[in-house]
Amino acid sequence: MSFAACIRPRNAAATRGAILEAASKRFTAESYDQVGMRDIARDVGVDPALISRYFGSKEDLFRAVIDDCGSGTDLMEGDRATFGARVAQDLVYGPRKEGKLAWLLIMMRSASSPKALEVIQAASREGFYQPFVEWVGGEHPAVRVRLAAGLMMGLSVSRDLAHGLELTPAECELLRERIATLLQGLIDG
Amino acid sequence: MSFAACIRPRNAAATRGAILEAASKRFTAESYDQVGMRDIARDVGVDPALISRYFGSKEDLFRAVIDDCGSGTDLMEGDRATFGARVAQDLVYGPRKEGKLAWLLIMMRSASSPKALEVIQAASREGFYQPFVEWVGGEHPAVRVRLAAGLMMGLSVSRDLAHGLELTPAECELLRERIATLLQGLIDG
DNA sequence: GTCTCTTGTCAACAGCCGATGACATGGCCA
DNA sequence: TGGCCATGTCATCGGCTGTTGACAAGAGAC
Repeated sequence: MSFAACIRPRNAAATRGAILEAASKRFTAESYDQVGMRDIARDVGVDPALISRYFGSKEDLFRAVIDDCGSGTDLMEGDRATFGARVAQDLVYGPRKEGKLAWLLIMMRSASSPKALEVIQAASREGFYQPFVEWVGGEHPAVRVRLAAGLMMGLSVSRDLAHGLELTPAECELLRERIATLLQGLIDG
Repeated sequence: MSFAACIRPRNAAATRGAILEAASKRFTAESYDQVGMRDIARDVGVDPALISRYFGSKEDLFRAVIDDCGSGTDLMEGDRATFGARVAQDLVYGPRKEGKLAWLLIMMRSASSPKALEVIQAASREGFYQPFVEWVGGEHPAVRVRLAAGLMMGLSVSRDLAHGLELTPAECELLRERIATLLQGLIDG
């Protein structure tokens, strides 16, 4: 987050990076509409006008964030046999705002904003669905990917909505296991 | 939608109802932030100020819509044995903006807006999760409900995001079947 | 030292939003 | 018919947003 207080050396590339990082965090935590240029600028400790200068419009900044912050293919790194377990762990216990699911979170959060949706549709198609479908393979991979993606995204919102109806530790563990089983089953066929 | 052109007789209850209906449609189609008082007013053919007069603030209007538009328990009406099949049908082929899933849609769409989230969390807790958990019953119903709710919501967004990567009719059918099986399995235990 | 280009700030604009209070108008009742 | 309250409209406010162009300040070249 690099506090606003600390004076930063004059370095275009570094500030640009800092802006990108701050924007990324904001966009994973809040929706496109909720995030304001002034918010991001305050996080970085910089004037809002500078963001416009570097990235153009807000929509361009959003696009840059999506292009930059890894990609949906992060999920497919690692042992294929433990895919379900890994993702389930993140979905139940993982930090909401970082990790492998961050990319998916950004997609979801801002899917309700028309301007962001265009960017998101293109990015999710090329950077997630298509490679995921290839990676999954087998019979009717498109269907299984839709199910898996739906499950992952839905459990994220569901977790937000169910705030106040927390599960017991034992139930969390059970939830983790069932998610793992479901996802792994979908991946395997 | 009752066109703006048609003059409406002066009837407080009717106009209030029309506003509620128009607001409901807007909120199922767009997020809390996206929907403007002026949009709703234009739909009804009425001055924006009237909405404020009748419902107070925008947040109050949103609350009224949620209270009014049926409830999440609509899903549980009908034969329990066909729950999965019914919901799957709606999720794959159903109209996005009405039907039993409308309530769930409103929840999701606006979950990203802080003001709306408070309303939603309370409503979803009392009007959906708790009755759903009771209705499901069996072992660890809370866990199974979380999974089912997550799946239903996720498949909705997933459908939006995957725009441009449409499934073939055969794949749609397969998707419907698998959703039905998954959901029914979660309900039954 | 001074000149100059880059990096960053400041003030302001136009546009939208939700909300408010004063005003017009239609319909009911006497 | 006349009066009056409920119903609906209008103009406007304050606040927020993204974006722009003019200006200040630091850093390196000569």
